[in-house]
Amino acid sequence: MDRAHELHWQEEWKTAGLAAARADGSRDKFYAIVAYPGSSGFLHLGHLRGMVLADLLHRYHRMAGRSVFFPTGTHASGLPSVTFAQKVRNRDPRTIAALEAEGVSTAEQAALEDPSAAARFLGTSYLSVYRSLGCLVDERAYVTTIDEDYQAFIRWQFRRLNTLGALRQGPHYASFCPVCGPVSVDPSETDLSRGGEAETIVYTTVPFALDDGRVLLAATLRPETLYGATNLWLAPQGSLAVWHHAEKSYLVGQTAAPRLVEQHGGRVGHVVDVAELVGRVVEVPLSGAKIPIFLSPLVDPKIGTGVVMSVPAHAPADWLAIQELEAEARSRIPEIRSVVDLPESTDLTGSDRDLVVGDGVPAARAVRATGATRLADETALAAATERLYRLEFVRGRMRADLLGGRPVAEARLDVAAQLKTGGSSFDLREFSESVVCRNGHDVSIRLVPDQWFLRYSWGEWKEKTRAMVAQLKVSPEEYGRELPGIIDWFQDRPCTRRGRWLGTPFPLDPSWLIEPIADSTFYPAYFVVRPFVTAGRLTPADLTDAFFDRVFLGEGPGEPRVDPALQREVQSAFEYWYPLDLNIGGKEHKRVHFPVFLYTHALLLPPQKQPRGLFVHWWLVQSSGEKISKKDIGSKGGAVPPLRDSLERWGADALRLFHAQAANPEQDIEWSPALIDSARVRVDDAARLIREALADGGGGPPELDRWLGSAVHGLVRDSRDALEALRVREFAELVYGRAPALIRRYLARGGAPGPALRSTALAWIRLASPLTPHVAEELGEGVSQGLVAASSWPRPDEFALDEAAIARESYIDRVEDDLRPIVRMGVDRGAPPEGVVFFVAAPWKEKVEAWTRDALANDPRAPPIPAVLARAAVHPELAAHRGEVAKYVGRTAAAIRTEPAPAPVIDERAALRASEGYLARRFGFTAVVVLPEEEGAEHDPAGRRDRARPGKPAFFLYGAGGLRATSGSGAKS
RNA sequence: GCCGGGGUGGCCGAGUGGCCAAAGGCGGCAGACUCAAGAUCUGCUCUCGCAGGAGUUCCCAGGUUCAAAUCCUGGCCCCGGCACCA
Repeated sequence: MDRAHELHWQEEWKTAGLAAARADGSRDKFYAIVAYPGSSGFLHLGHLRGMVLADLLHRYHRMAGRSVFFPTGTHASGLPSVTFAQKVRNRDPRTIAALEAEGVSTAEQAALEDPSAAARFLGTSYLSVYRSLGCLVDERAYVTTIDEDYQAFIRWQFRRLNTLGALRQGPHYASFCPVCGPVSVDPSETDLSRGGEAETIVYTTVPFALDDGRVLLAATLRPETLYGATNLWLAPQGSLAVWHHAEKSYLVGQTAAPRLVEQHGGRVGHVVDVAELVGRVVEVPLSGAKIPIFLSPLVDPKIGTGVVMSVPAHAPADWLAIQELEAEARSRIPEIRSVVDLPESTDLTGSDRDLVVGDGVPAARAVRATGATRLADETALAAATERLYRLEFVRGRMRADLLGGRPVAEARLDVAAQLKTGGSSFDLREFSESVVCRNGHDVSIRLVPDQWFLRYSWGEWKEKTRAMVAQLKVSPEEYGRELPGIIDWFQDRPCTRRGRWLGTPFPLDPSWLIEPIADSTFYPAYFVVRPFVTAGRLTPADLTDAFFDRVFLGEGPGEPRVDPALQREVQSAFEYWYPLDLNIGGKEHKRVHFPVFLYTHALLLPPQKQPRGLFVHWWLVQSSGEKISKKDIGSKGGAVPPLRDSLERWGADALRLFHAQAANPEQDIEWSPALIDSARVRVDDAARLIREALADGGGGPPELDRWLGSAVHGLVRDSRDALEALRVREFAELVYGRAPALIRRYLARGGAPGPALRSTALAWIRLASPLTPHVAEELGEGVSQGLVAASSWPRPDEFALDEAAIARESYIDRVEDDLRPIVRMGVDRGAPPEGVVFFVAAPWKEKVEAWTRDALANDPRAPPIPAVLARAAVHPELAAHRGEVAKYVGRTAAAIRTEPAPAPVIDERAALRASEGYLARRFGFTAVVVLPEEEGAEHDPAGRRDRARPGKPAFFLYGAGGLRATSGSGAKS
């Protein structure tokens, strides 16, 4: 189907008003959202996964007779659209190209240099993508987070949170751009151009006093090793700066001094040449030891304080640096002694053992184990350091005479605390790598003294959230198991920022803007209000705290200014749609968005209004496993094509089927055009088949028609069950896998177009509608009443379930399975069988098998033959056949033991006779003969009649291997 | 380290006690269609076997069971998260 047809149906749905939610109190409702996208650029194929899922579910619930509400919005807050606007202003080639591709004229582009305009523009483009995909989004509820009315809602939310005691103010270390203000450091690099993977490293500074009263501050990650310090290192040819803080002066590197000022205040003083310090002696805190100062190239003045405490027993780099020291200096180094013991233990892996056992101090062993011989062997040295640090942290204990031999992990905190008591030790935070903001400035860590926080660590709040999470339906279940842990560890989060961002001014202090995550925690509630604003019935001025108190809480101190009838209408809309049934989002939301969404609901709303479900889907990724980002979009090679091209190339339905069926939600889909190609083919093939199935005709044999109806009964039932349980992939497989297979089998078995096939096709069209709505309408046109999307979901009981028909068909299927390998063998040997004689098991075998089953159930280990014979003895018709019975049990017991259940009892002879023509065609036989095993002697030259079991006839293929059937009354030739 | 997930046939991946030698897809082979290619369709794709069978498989080593890819114990290895990124 081409785009024109798709557009036609989208227009039809719009005209029919299908997307417009109606709070119809006589029906159940379904309300789900997709975590709305941020306005950072144009959407690509990967963004559509959640949207496809959400639309599929809404369409299903609509057809199942529920009122549905499917709103969406755009998250415009924060830096993304500021960055986008800036790219437009800078004429960034990629951005301009994307705009051109979207048909935005140069004149129109100028307007997008304004971040708000850019955000609104991008949001509108998202809506048009949803429309092109056939998503029935209620656009009357569409909102961006920078709209005036949304901001009124956010102000209410924060005042309410404050009233409930959820806010606090306090000091905070924040990543900060000197020009742009606060930025977030994260791998998605929303705010950054470099350094998203950077971690914050917290150094402890250790004060080493010179005899003149000045103090050198060394930075270390392992303060507990100060007892093993033998000297200090400074960078050669460097200089230090004086940092004045609280009436004291410290000597630190030139880079560190301003950092310390940012994080702890004070001021930077004059510069000191290192030459002045080399060879002088400092006092080690806590231990009181006196150690010298030397130079070493291992010091990078940009890292830490540029003053390094040398612990050669435990730091491989220090160990090597000492080896490289000149003899005179080396002679001044005190004895190198280990301060951390690594107990030998049997559960050590081989590589760890190398570090524990052997001559010398641990650092010497680590250097040996990794092959590092010089400071310049950076890779080996890094490995040695990493391994030793880890091992000592996990298993190490302090030497018995130090800190009572406590574990390293505890001693470290202990020493750091002791140092701080002295007043001359500070934490120094810095990034593990260089971090640069979008606009090219260096990002650093700075202390914000009066940061506002949301108190997620508050016990009472946490408790409420935990209680709600316990009730929540979470998909996939693994995330449901993780979630309580995430809530447990969730700590206070800053919720305001200062900087050039888009966002709502913080109502308690408008010099702050509300941080973008914090303004997107309760928005499903606002979606219910927004249509009234869109319709002009409410103005932003109407959205007072009193108004929102009434809508969301049902009560409140103030008097709303809106007309009471309207106020009631909005309230009842909220009462109707809430709670939210499902929040759908990508896996990136597992640790931030979903938790804060849950937290906020838990605090603001009573238990009966809490969200009911979360649905997490994973990503569309590059074959490298990386999430697809905008830079991967292009028209060449393996790149993900722009959405517009994708829709053109594959059509909306193929894209929808692809997203539903390519993988389970908890798996990434690896990008490959071939997958969408095959989705396209599946849609087209199914459409062709359904068209055939709709043709007029007399139908097939009544028994076969009954089978088809029964099979469709199961199909409809399983489809419903799959969707109710959110198993979308299974549903897609039922519609595009099992259903066509059923129809093909029906036709192959001698079925023909007619009422049975037609009603199957009509059911299929309705089943396919939520998944691939365009092709469903196309096929339904003229044969289904009105729009398929507006019709009702098929019910299983529309199709009579005839268990016997199912049993007969699977019987024939099993017979085919038995026949196939042997016929093939004949064909392979150039002697294809000409015909087959079936021998249906004698009636007594059924009884005997049942007895065998009983006997095995009683005692699986006992031989069943005696028990069966005992029961056979009282049946006169079997008494004469004792030998045969015993032989039969002996042969079948092993098989019966492993069979889960007996095959349903059917009239095998009738079933086989009715399928003679089919089996002849299928295997190229000229004749098919069916006989009871008791009567077939003359047709059984190979003597295999007695192999027949109930549900599993014996057979003889003649014409193969030189055997021929004797001529007989039943054989047609 | 802690928390979560996982190791299945050439590849991707379903499968949580028994019709499992293991769905589906990709790749490969053969055939049909075609002037040809492509697309599509059909069959085959662990090993052996001139009759529906047998053998050996689901990371490794043990164990439970009449029966284990599935349960238990131990080991090796991999992935994600560990926070301020809707």
